[in-house]
Amino acid sequence: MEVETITENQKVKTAKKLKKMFGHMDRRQMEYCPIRDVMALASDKWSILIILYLGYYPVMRFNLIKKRVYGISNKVLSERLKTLEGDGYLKRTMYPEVPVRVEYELTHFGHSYLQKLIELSEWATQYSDQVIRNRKRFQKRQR
Amino acid sequence: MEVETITENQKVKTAKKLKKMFGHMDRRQMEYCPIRDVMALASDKWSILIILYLGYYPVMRFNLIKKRVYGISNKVLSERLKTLEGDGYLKRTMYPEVPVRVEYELTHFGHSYLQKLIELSEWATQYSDQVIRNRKRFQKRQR
DNA sequence: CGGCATCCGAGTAGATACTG
DNA sequence: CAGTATCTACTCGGATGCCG
Repeated sequence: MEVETITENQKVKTAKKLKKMFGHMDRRQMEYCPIRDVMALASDKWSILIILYLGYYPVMRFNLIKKRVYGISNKVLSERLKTLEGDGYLKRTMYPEVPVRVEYELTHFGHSYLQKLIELSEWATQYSDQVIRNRKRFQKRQR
Repeated sequence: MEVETITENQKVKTAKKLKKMFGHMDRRQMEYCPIRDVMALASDKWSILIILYLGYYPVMRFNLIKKRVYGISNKVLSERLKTLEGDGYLKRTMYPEVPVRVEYELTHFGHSYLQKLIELSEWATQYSDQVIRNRKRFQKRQR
């Protein structure tokens, strides 16, 4: 699979965007970088999977999420859910029944983020084979 | 700043894409997930910054990157550069002069990834204020 | 059921010193 | 200049047990 061609025109556009972003970053003198901050969350593999699954199954309960997001521990799941809720990506609804029922779903904001995440995931899915090949070849060369 | 409206149509498209992605994941039974793998790298804050800076300054040397990517240590920088090189995102060229000169630049593949990264960064920049507001509000409510 | 508190082990980051 | 080596410190994840 070949990487899609990137035109010089695109590179110029890219450079402009970067200039804009970095200009902003320089002005703040690195005290706070929104990209780092938001990406730090975005980047977390568990958070990503949680959001993706909530895009697939619109409403989910704690234990179902735990089942789907295979391998996550209670602790980490509840941490991530709390953070994601706090940052506005998802909504938590508790029904005071016995036993308690808690449902999670994406907010409007969360859906906006999901869009971006999917684009990135598609890229990742598309090129992951190539990355793995690159990696193996590199490892061989190292020896 | 308001979140752009997401139409129902978009949500349907999204669901389809997710179905496709998750179908693939289920088939592999979670033994290996390309999304996790590639995102794990993508997600790393240092790697992101390195790639973004290399999109801005096309060719950079070790110490210049270290200067730009503020706060990174020698160890971590060299680790990240090696991984990024190994996965095919960037090219390392060594000029055997005295003292040695080593230059890093994005590969074609790296540029392809940069595109996606920029889109995500733009999103992050655009909505980071809202995320921070959400977070603060949530923290207050917790107390 | 849906968590939280606690503990522990592993991995990772950072600082520093050193080298081809 | 471009890293490597080493050591320490700390965070993070996983497991377990408990509780409303």
